[in-house]
Amino acid sequence: MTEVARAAGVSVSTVSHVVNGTRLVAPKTRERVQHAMRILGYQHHPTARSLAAGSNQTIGLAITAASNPYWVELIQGIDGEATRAGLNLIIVDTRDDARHEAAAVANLIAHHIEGLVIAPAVGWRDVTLPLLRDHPIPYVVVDRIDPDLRVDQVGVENEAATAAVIDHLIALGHTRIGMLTGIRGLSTSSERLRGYHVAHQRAGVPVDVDLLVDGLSTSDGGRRAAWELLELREPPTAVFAANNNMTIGALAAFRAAGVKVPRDLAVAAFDNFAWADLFSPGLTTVAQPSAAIGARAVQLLLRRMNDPGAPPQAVRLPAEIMHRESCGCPTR
Amino acid sequence: MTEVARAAGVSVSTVSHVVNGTRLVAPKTRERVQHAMRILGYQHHPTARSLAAGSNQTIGLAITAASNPYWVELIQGIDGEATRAGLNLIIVDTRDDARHEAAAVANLIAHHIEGLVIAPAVGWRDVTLPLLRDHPIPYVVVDRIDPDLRVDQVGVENEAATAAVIDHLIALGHTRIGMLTGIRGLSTSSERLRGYHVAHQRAGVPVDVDLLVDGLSTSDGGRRAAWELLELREPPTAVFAANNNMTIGALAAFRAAGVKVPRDLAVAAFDNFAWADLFSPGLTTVAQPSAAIGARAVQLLLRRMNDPGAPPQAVRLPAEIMHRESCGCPTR
DNA sequence: TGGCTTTGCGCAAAGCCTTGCGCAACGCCA
DNA sequence: TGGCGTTGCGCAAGGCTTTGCGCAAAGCCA
Repeated sequence: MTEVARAAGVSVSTVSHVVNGTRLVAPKTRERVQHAMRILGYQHHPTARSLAAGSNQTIGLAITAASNPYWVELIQGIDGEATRAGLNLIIVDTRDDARHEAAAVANLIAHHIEGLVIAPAVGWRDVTLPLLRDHPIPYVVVDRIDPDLRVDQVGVENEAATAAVIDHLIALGHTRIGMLTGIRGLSTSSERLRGYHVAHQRAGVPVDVDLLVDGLSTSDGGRRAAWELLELREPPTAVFAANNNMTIGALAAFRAAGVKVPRDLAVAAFDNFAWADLFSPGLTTVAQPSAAIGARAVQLLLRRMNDPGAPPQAVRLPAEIMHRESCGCPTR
Repeated sequence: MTEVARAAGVSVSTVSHVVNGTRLVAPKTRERVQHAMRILGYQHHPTARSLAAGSNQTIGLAITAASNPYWVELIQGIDGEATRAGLNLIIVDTRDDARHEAAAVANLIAHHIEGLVIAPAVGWRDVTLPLLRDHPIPYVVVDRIDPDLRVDQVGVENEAATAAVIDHLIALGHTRIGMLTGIRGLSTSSERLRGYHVAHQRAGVPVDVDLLVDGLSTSDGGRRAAWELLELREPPTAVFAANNNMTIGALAAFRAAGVKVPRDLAVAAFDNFAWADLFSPGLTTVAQPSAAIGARAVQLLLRRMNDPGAPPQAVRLPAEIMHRESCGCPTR
């Protein structure tokens, strides 16, 4: 930088201002500086800038690196929006475990990130949240949002979307609808469960709690839970799986049991995925606007970074129902 | 740090050495320093360290952020190994496009990364490779490896794995085996194609080039290519899809055409995925050791960073064939 | 005890940029 | 032409560590 300044006949500070556009520089001078930079092949040094500016233009993302299209799209949304805002993004894997999550977040904090987007793991309130309280760093919660918490958060309309799907199943004549609920402690799980109840209530259909089985949000849990449903004295005529993984497990169970979908059993599920179209029959799913959720999270984070005192905002984005054949409708 | 030094009655440099373990410090002194750090709540500042050390302990990864389990596992492998080595990882999305890739890599270079892992896009030799030549930064290529290039690279045994699957199909009596080849210009594509030829050759089965159709490595391309095969005057009795996406497209096409797998047509594919088990029938696939590939790549990178003059090494990891029903075998 | 190797630590430069403060030149108006 | 507001730029401090070099104390052997 010094060399550039010398070559352009200006001071280092002027070069800095040209590089960053941080204050008016006479066009002629600016041109001289830029020319000098080109000639000398000047390379900006972000690390030094970070140190000098006391800011590294970096935000962190704490998320589970699961092989799930939903997460990938979410990450893409966050990354895209961060890039647009001129922010770098560092991603850490929480392994969907609160203790790992806390360690990962501590790591991010040590790197002096200026903001954090977090998709919390079960139990985060006890380990990670305190960490965030100690270090006054702006953050926003995505996906597993928690209405009780007065923080910025972005998620999907779990309740409404689930209720809409259940409505549909009820409209098709089902009165015994099984549900594979997600792991307890996740707000997404309880909200989707609530949607189930809401739909039943407004249709005047009583809920048989035997039809609600915990699939632990995993593929294996889904498989087991599906078997439980099939072995009920009075099995359901339709099943709703509250996430991706459980859907996979459940479908495997149905297939193993020789249960034909949708002839013997109607099926619908939360979380859309590319393969949903390919199963026989095509799977009726709830598609989350993952990328939009991610983008919105970054926007909220920016707002908070600029205005730490702003009132917390909880955003819900609508989901889209991908209507295919597994619910028993003649055609999509 | 100055304060800590004062409190402990040592110099700043000693504090630094205690923090980093970069040279012997008498146990008594070390204890004093650590105590002072605790009392004062000293927080290390990685950015300042990067500046001072002229190194930021960061490596970059340029990869397409596609929603594909293979990539996710690869990233996990790289990230895990990097963490183990005490390196930070910055990921950029190439969007699988050479020009974006070049920009992304330039960005990484601007961030003064010390090493790069790259899963190159088609056409990278013309735009990204020159960039890498200009800036003498250690790098290793993963996945799309290029035997002509004298650089460190890690990939799977595409040829052998493909040949093994084709062997199997031939052993089952198929002599007209269609193949959905990947996009031209990708080494993975040509290697898998070569595997196809090798298997035919050693079995003495002639190859009908009409059976080789370009699926462009995409889902849509796979769909179209599959249709082409079905519409052949003399259609194949078995089909091998050279990647994940094309498999999805092809299966959709077969289903739309009313072709039953494996009754009417045997199917096998490169790239394993969680859902492979759930299709009716289960899909016979080639599973890549993605995580291992990623880990190995980081190891090669470390070696090169430590010893820039070392001879380039090309590593091939074996694939595993996941034998399911779609190939027409009675049972797995 | 004298000379030599370890061991332990401090000094100060270096790394690269940002930014508050202040000064000078310039233009405009009365 | 004097006074005042802009515009344009430089000075120098500041941010936090790392590390080469050199010095002193301690340990060891003859």
